[in-house]
Amino acid sequence: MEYEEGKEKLIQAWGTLGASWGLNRTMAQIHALLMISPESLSAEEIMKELNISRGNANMNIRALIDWGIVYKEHKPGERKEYFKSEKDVWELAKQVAQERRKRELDPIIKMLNQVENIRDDSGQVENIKEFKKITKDLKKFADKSNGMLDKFIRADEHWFFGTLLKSFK
Amino acid sequence: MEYEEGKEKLIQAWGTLGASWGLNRTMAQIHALLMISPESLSAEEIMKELNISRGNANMNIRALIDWGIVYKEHKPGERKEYFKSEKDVWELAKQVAQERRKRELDPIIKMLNQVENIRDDSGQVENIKEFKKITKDLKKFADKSNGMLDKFIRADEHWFFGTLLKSFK
DNA sequence: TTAAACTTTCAAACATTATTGAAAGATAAA
DNA sequence: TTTATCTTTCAATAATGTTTGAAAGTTTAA
Repeated sequence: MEYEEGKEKLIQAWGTLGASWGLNRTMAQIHALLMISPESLSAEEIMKELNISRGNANMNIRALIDWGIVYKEHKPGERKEYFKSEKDVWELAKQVAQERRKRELDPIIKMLNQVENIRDDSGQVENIKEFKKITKDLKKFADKSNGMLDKFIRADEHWFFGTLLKSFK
Repeated sequence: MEYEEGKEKLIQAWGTLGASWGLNRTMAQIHALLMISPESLSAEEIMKELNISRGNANMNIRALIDWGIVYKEHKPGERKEYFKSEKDVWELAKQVAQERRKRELDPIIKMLNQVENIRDDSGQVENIKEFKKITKDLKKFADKSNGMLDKFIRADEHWFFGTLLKSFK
């Protein structure tokens, strides 16, 4: 396989993956492009490489910076902004985990807390019983997951994959 | 808070969550409804409860069954099909992890394998070097994640949350 | 200042995905 | 069989999400 073909494949696949991870296709493609690029790239270069418009490039680069997986860079004597990606896959994973926790897990936990004290006087005894049981279970699970994610985000790769992984039997 | 309000909140939040987990909104809402329902429900009841069409209900119920988190049930003497959800949150999590692995991780690993042997003769020495480095790192990470997910899917809750969680410091 | 180089915004156009509902397909009882 | 009941399909439509591109905004150098 030639470089160009491989590059194309990676960018496409990463785009698809991104879509199921809360980023959108273009966002993930820009990220893939920056990941495999040895030098940081300007908005102009990204637009050209991926055939996307200026606005699209700008918005998605900002979103990536927001997620904390792409950084702005200023080259000395240059007016333009350049962008580079976090290249450490472990850091990347932690960053994504953190962001998803904020966007997904936190709201669910908040909702479960709100919902836990429903009044049980509307005569729907069985429904309410089941509702309480399920929300309690979900809350327990969500809290545990939250705790684990917290540790994961603080963990370092060596310990995680070295020590922890081996403890799975 | 009243039961109806809590129910509404849970269904909405679950729908939103589902959207970022590879199920679609309606699919996740049906699932939420079945989860809190002490009795299994018919397609008719689901349609009415969530204000969705027959076709929509049918397709999404099938998809949930496909994911392995909703089951068909036949009541004796009844012609209609009834549906009930997996209610064990741990089982649910494992089932979802398994599906997502199949749909997301597997394709990426496949792509990374395809891409790992690019020819390095097109004169783009630096690009190719970086490409190989990144894809190698990604592959390593993907393989490790795959292994962990495998174990997770086979693990039981007590061991996982009891033993393992404590090993995080 | 002014002008050039760059970045950001956002309404309109486009693309994708989800939903509807009516018709066709099953299935079981009469 | 036939009929009634229930399920599935799918083309049309609606809803949602993404992209464009031109105009407005910002920054820097002269």
